[in-house]
Amino acid sequence: MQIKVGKLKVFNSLTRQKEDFQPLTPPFVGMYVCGPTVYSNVHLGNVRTFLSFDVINRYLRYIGYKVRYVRNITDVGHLSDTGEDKISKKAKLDQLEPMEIVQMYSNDFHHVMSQFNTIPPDIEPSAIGHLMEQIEMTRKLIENGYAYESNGSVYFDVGKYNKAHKYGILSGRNIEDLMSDTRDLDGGADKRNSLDFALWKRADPDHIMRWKTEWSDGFPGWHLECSVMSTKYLGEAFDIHGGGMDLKFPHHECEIAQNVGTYGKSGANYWLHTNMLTVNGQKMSKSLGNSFLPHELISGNHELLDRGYSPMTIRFFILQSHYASTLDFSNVALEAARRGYVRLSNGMRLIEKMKWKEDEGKLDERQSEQINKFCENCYHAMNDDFNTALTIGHLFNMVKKINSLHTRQLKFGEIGQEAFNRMKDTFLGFSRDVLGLKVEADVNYQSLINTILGEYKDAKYNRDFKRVDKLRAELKAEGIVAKDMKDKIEWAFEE
RNA sequence: GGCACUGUGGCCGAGUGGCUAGGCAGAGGUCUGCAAAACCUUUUACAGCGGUUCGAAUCCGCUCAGUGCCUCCA
Repeated sequence: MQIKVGKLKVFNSLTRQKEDFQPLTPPFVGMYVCGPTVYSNVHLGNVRTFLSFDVINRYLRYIGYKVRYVRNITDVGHLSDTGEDKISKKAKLDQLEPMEIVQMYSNDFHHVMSQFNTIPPDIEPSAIGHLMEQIEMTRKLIENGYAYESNGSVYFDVGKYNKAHKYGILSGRNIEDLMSDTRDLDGGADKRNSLDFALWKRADPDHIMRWKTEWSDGFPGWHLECSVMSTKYLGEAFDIHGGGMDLKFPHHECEIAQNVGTYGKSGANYWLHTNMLTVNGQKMSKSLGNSFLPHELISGNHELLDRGYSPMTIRFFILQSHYASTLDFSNVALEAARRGYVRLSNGMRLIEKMKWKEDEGKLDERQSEQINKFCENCYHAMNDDFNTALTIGHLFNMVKKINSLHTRQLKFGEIGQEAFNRMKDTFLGFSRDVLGLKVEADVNYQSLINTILGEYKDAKYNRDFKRVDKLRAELKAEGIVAKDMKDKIEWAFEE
């Protein structure tokens, strides 16, 4: 019996429909995801997005695609509400070099993502590393008539662009409404229209990060970097562009406009957006002050949390919902996930070591068919716009079988060798390789060693030297030496 | 105001025209020196009202409740 792997469908934000996934040049897939602005620690909402795309990346590879996964680091150009560059602002505040800020929070970001067992992107370009390309694209946009210089800054002319193309296709916005709705916003004096956005900004005298161009000493606009870096590494047309829902407008909308304005192509064919994390029904965000930092959730060191949760528990919790749904954080939900994850990871631990062997069981077609169905369902679930929650449900069905085999309530013979091997491959493939879950050795070694040393001490006291020797040999095999002191037993790593 | 989205059993959370999601919690049972685990069985679900249909949690309309984006956010 052959498993049907089926066809992958993805929900495309651009068309608001589920579509068959057809890469431009199979087996290659180009995927660009908007990375973090490294002016502070990543919060859990960021983690959710990158975790979701990690699973998407993993699954595409699992079903045989050769993925080039590009995720940027924004280290310049992202403005805060005061119109200041976020990195510059933070650098001034902390009296550090902007690049120190960038390095510090990039390190934090990488550390956190590796704790959650995400695969690093294949290319992680930074905005500052692509200044020349950004300046070049700005020139091209001026050349093509979609941008204008004003007082040392360069703006994208949304009104003009909208006449030739359509601005707002991604977010479903009507530009006339937006235009008539204008009030004077920051920098409004330089812009022809409030919807116009900066490609290049003239820097104030006290602005630290600045570069020389024909327009002014300044810095690039935020939206530009993604257009530049995605097309540089994936081409003018590529497959997937991802990011958080809150980037849809204006960030991704502007990106499309820049790409069309420069190359006549909109960039990605499929736009995927992850939904927000909420706390008590409200969006988790830095500005609302209701966000946890990953290390706070892991340690439990936060007023809203009853206890800490391991990175894999958090990963599991996040994957139990679909990436396009909001997910609410609460102690009870986390606790339920913690227990559920223990169950799943016990299943992983068991089947990793389990081998099929002949026993008294007689082949039961219904059993093997059921198992085949579970395996097939994992593909169906992931093929349906990466439905990790449903996939996990199917994995739990397999956990039941694994546990039954383990306790001998189900015989190997009943399911047959073929179904067993398929279940083992599929279960581990999906839990470990696709969902990126792993068994966490959450064992306190110190207390384990103390327990053994207690046994050692008792055996010595009872003059059971055979047992003493055995325990000492076993510890030694693990690189630990027991040391008999006058008044106590100690241990050390073997030199 | 404009544009989207959501409302599922005690809780979380999939499903989107007929076929058991799953997890957590609860109840009963099997197993067991005790305990735990495991396995089996199980509990009032689809916000409300109307419509389409042989049949709707699933499609359509209205109402109610909530959320996001429209200004920086993953």
